[in-house]
Amino acid sequence: MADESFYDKVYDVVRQVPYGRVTSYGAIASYLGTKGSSRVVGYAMGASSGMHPPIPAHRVLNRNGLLTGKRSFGSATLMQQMLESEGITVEDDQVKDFKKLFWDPAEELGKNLK
DNA sequence: AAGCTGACAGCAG
DNA sequence: CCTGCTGCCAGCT
Repeated sequence: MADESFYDKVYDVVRQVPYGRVTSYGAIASYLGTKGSSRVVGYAMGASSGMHPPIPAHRVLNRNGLLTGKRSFGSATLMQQMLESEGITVEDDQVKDFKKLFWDPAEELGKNLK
């Protein structure tokens, strides 16, 4: 591996996010080793839009559990409905029980992959 | 090759 | 307590 660009790594992690589960940019960035590049993680998501393998970017939220990237989906309501469709409660563009639904790649993938 | 942009995060005022 | 600015890393023009 390692032939993939930083973006691909992000896509890989996001694609492994289980159904009805969410993660944050900092978690992914930290897992990739680029903790300070939380912006790059989110930027990768924006590039995932229109990609062949659909990236569940709607499961990626910010540190606050807020649907920050909803504008990149084209429709703010779309992202929220997608999350609700997975059983996630969203209110005021913020995920309820975010901490409970939080999916840590460093923990899930870390014990399985590495 | 250099500079700018960008779906965040953390610190300062 | 809330608002604003800078810092980070990688990709794109």
